[in-house]
Amino acid sequence: MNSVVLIGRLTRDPELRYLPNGGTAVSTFSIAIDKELSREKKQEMESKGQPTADFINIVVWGKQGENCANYLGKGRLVAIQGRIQSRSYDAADGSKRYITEVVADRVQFLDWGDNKSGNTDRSTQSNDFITTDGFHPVDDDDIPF
Amino acid sequence: MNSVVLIGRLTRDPELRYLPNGGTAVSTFSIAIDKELSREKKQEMESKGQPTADFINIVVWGKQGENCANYLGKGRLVAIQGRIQSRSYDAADGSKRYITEVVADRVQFLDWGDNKSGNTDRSTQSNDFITTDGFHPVDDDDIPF
Amino acid sequence: MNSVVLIGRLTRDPELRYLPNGGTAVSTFSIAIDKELSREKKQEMESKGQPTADFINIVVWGKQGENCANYLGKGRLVAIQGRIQSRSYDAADGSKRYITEVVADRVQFLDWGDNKSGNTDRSTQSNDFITTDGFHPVDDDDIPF
Amino acid sequence: MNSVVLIGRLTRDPELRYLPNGGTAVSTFSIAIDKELSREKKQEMESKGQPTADFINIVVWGKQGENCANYLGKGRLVAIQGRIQSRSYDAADGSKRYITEVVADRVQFLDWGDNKSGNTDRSTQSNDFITTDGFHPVDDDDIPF
DNA sequence: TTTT
DNA sequence: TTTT
Repeated sequence: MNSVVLIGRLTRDPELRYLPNGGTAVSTFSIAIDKELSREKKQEMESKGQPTADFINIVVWGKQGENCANYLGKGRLVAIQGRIQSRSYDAADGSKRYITEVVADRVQFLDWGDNKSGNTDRSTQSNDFITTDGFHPVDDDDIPF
Repeated sequence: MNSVVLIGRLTRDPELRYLPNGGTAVSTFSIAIDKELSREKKQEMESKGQPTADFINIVVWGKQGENCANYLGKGRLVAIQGRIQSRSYDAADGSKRYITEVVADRVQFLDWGDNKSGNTDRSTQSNDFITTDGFHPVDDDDIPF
Repeated sequence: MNSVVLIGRLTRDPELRYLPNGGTAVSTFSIAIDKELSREKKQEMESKGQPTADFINIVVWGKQGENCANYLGKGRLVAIQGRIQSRSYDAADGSKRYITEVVADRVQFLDWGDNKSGNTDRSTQSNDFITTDGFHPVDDDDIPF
Repeated sequence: MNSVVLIGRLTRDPELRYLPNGGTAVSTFSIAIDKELSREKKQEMESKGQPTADFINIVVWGKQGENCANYLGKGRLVAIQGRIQSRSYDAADGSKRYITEVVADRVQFLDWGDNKSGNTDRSTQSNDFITTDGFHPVDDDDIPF
């Protein structure tokens, strides 16, 4: 059992890459989720320059990843359903580095800002989601990020 | 919204520390969750020496953290409800390093192995859980891990 | 372990009631979540007059319930974190009837329509959430709905 | 977004049925999840004959449903990942009745009691789960329960 | 640095 | 109609 649901805003535009082999698409971005803080604690942390949000890296495979790259941009609000994944990679200095990220099974667009959506008119907004099977038996060595 | 549910096995005994200030307890450990892999993919990854599990770091504050340290041990199966958290710290070489971990609101013991539980008799097993408020407005500089 | 996350739209304005005893507030409403259906299946179900959404009853206790009643209205989009609860009551004909609903620990407002929010200006929108302890040891006989 | 994770014990053996059409399998059962109650509140409720658990109906489609029927029995502990679903049906007296239940995408067996598992030896226990795509575009009229 |  |  490994189930995650997050709602947050993109900290940057998604990056879209393709696997070397067949060319499966994979989109990556990061979302910010405000921590639950009392007003005072938040101000204190801000005054110390500490981040008051959690920043979580998201991976979206396949057609859905392409959709994210095409329709999402920095600042957009999304809901993500998926699972946590850990990976390791070899850093430039030869040491092993560990990464924890969320692989999305589903990405739901929750606002319709100007970023790549070009639609601010609520009357035409839909809450359509994008589904993925969430399983991609990909060789770690092929992962382009 | 930031909701996580995990079921996995402790990869080691929990570590228990106390904050310098008032002495709030905090327990940390890591759980392994088998990735969802086809039989073939799993064998392939094992033969390549690639991990077939996700390893996720868990943080449990307060009384519940103490309970984890007292009653859990390596190999035990637990269900965890909580939220994802990101943190940064300064590495020895002066660079900034980022960590993603799960702060547990609830830890449910799911088996009763020999590790620290001393109880293998299913007839006396209970599924009691341990609740925490999950919120600890702690100064990052005070975090002892 | 009993964890639920939902995103959907209110099917009606919330109802606000107070417990007889001390007067704890409790707000109830229902949200609609579109089922995941293929275009064809959806059309088929619509043509048959079958509902293409799941309708889920929500219960929000305390201050948060009052906030829902004050700021939410029919059609508004919300994210809800909570747990499933079952209850029984005696129907008018004397038979026992069973209800399954979601008790919200957290309600996050996700759009800012005209319904009771009076604010359509995205620039001033916030994603503030409302937290509750989610636990209200209330006598079933006192539940006013 | 409609995400549910539950851990509880079967209140009875699963029932297995088959759709009239192609014969898709569907297993149904109910699980009990202890409510989070203080010791006192729990005793009070028990003395009043009020249930101290939530009882939630579970639906499992396809091969996984068959596995549940074959390997699970009353009292067994399971983790369930899925989504909430609402349905209506016409009661015997002609009135419309509403049902809320959980459709499982995944069922994880968490203990190995005697009920149909015939294995109490922890050393041979596995935590293998059962996956389903969770989507079955089935006509409501065909649902055999 | 990983569990069964 | 409910489990440990």
